[in-house]
Amino acid sequence: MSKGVISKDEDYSQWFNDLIIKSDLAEYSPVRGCMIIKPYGYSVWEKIQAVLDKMFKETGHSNAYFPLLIPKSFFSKEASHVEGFAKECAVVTHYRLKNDGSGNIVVDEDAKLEEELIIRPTSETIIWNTYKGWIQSYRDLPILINQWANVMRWEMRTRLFLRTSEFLWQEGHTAHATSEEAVAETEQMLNIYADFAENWMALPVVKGRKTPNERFAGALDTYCIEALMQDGKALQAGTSHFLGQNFAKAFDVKFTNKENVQDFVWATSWGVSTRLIGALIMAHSDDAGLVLPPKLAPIQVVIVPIYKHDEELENITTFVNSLSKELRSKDITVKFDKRDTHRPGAKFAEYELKGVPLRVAIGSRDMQNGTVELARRDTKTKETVNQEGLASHIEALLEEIQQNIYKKAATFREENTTEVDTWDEFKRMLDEQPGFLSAHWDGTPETEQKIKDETKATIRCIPLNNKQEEGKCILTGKPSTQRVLFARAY
RNA sequence: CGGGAUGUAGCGUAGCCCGGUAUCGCGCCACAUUUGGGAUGUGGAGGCCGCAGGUUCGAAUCCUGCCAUCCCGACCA
Repeated sequence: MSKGVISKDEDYSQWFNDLIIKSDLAEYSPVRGCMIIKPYGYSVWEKIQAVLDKMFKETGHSNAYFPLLIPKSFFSKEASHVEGFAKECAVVTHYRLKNDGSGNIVVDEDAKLEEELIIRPTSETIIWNTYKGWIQSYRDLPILINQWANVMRWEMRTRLFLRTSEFLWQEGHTAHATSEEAVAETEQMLNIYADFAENWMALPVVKGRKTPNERFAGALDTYCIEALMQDGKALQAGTSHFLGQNFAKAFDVKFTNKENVQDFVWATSWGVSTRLIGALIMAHSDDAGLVLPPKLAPIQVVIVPIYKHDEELENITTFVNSLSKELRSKDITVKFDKRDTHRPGAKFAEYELKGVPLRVAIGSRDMQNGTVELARRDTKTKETVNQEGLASHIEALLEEIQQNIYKKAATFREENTTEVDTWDEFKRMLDEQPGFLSAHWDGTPETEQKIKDETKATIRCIPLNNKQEEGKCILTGKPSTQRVLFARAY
């Protein structure tokens, strides 16, 4: 176990917190519920951003930016939307401070805003208010826009990366001429998220749809990707919403179609957040620290020299410089840590904590033998290999590590996904072996709520392309046509 | 918003019951010896004891009030 990090079997949530702090991803800030994302953590976010941004652009989307502040009146226009977000909005009421004469800075009551401004919890309202001015004809459609931004939701209880008051995300907002086109967009973005989760984050996910209870406020249909964490709890990793004509109606966004008939515009919105970093940690890491998938690791390979004299270091450095150059030409991010203020053992521990996928150690012994020592973070195994052909070997190894991390997570999910058919078994599994429970449900919100009240388990999703089969609801025994996925969730 | 806990050096803590300006460890700085898994020795620096009042000759310690954070619930990406 790493120093200062509690074992994840002992206290999972403490382990998660310790890991984030010790690995230098983030720290607490003076503001309740808001975290400081440190350079190492931010570089993971930048990696995520870069990949997703490319995927969005390849599917025809452009980036834009809308204001942080939204007039309060905008929120009252879409009824279920305001109901969903009203309880967690920060509000700006004044625009000036003043000195009260005894050295205290106070709000200047004379500087009260005519209309209060809401710090965006999401941007549908200001964007649809804007789209109204952009859309007159079917020729103006579709509008395919994404924004990288921060949002604020005044949550009762926060958790580093998983639920902070302020968080970073991207939110896509698209406008379409037909329902079919909007649904296709919703599904396309869900597939992009799933592709990203599985092939970049090495995180297997279930694609599905939310029940009406769990839908986004203002959506007709919410699609999601659900992942399973190592403690058996589920995490919603991304959502894609089909908003129908709700926002177009609320903001009066009409267009003239090819038949010269006025119609409301069809909408989607979709987003993923810095929560993905939380998912990355919870899905793969261990008691020694983070385990980052090579494709998202800010440092993919770290090289640690082991030497007694400057002369040896020079010798090693010459070799490392040419190796680094070769690795960089293969787009592999490499760090050569030749600090002489830390001993090798301390560096080994540090990079394990930070989840660097591959470590290369080179000492005089290696230089004599023409070898290096390679240590994998995912398996914690070491091997001595020849310097000849090293760059290609590393390249292949990184790919293998990526696959292995995915496979491990996939196996875990498989072993912790269970079909249950009785209420007793359902409750027993939640307590004894938490994970995804695939069970029949009678399709009513009342039953869903009752199950939640009694077990804290929610319907994570109705998986896409779900097998249709006859069955009886786990709680009420009423007939059901398909199984849905239950779990306790973050 | 309910329940629980905690605020003492950068971090983790002792002291508090029984008042006398603060303990230990890690980290930090200097020098030396070290360097294939978290080095060792010697010397050194660092504190408005969460904030504001009160009691007292004297408060980290006793009293009152406040503030903040964390954890567990309900709410949520």
